[in-house]
Amino acid sequence: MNATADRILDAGQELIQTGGFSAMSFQDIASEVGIRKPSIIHHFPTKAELGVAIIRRYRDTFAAQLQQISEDPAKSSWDALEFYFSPYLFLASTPDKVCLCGALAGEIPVLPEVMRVEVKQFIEAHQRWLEEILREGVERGELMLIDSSKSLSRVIFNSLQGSLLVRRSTEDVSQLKEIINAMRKLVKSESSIQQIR
Amino acid sequence: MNATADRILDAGQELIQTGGFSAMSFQDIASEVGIRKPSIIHHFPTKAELGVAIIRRYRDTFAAQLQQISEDPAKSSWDALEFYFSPYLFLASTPDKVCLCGALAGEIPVLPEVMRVEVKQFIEAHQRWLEEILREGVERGELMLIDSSKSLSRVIFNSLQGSLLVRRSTEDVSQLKEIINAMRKLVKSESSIQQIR
DNA sequence: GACAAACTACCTACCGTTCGGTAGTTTTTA
DNA sequence: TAAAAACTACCGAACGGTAGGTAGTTTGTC
Repeated sequence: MNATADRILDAGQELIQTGGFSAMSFQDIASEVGIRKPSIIHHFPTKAELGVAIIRRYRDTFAAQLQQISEDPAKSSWDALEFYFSPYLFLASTPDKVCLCGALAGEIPVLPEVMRVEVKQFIEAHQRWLEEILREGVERGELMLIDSSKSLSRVIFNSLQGSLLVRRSTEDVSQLKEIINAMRKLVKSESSIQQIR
Repeated sequence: MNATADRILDAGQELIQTGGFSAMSFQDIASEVGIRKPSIIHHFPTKAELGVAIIRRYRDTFAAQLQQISEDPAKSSWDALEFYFSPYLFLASTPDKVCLCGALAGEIPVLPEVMRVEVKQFIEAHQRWLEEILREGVERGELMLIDSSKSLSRVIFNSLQGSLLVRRSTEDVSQLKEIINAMRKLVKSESSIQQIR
């Protein structure tokens, strides 16, 4: 729609993912986009409303991609899981950047109320979806879980968020990829289980 | 040593664990301790130095407790692991509060350089220690790992950090305890393995 | 009396936000 | 169809508030 508004959202999201919402300022965004501070307020009246807009755009984009995968009959539960990992694998190549939801979750107590609600809904949706992939995978006999789908979905989600957080503090750049490999081991496909037997 | 200095560190740590370093202010600490803002600066000249002092105290206390456990010949690797979990189990009863290292890791890019160094060293030490518990447990034949000690230590550490982060956004208050239970399943003691066989 | 600890008062820098205003485009209306 | 009205995008200047930090002074204690 509006090019400027989108560029503001882009710059804002980038800043949240690298430094957090508190550290993100209108001035930073203005410098990045190439406009003046009050012009941002013209598009997004308050910082809280800008934050909400960033979350909603992210969530809607993600939800649309999920929908596309789940509606494709050619895709297995394993494919869906790999798709779930893909954003994190992408983040693996951009050091010092975390998932948007993880960055915001870390600031929940100091976030404006409207944003808190938005973050909670997003994270809950994120967890529910992963649980559903696992549950359906077991039901179809495509996945072999080491634990219950609910428990394992929590472990995987938390591990991914945690590793994005922690890797910024370690020199070990491949840690995120290793974690994803470890997560794959916790969710074995039937074929690889048969190989082990 | 000094009562006031310790109370400043206490209040500061509490504020970092709930809202992060950026959101922690001298004014907040002063109000909490019951003194004026410049009095804090009398004890800790800059915010960065205060941050470093908080991290160092936390790390030293933790390291001392670790030492105590590892030197006790009566304690098994399983006991050591349970001790490793204990701070997280304690945090489970204090909602909206995360581990100090997790809170700071989330702000790495906007932290003063002196603090970044401190945080990195702390987290690396934390990971190394967990890996050592697991490695030694396998060596002694006390633990049965589902993956390599290095890989599994990363999964566990990241899961713990991640779940502290994420739980603030979910109504599910027992999630942290469930995660720790799931982690226990990934590290089975020999006796429980034999029960399964 | 010496020294640390706490104070009052103040500084600069930056925050989100508001205000008043300027172009240029679109819509309404006679 | 042409003038009037409204709207969009942006701007400079300034607001109240708060941040971290400084200078100088008083208070309490050995």
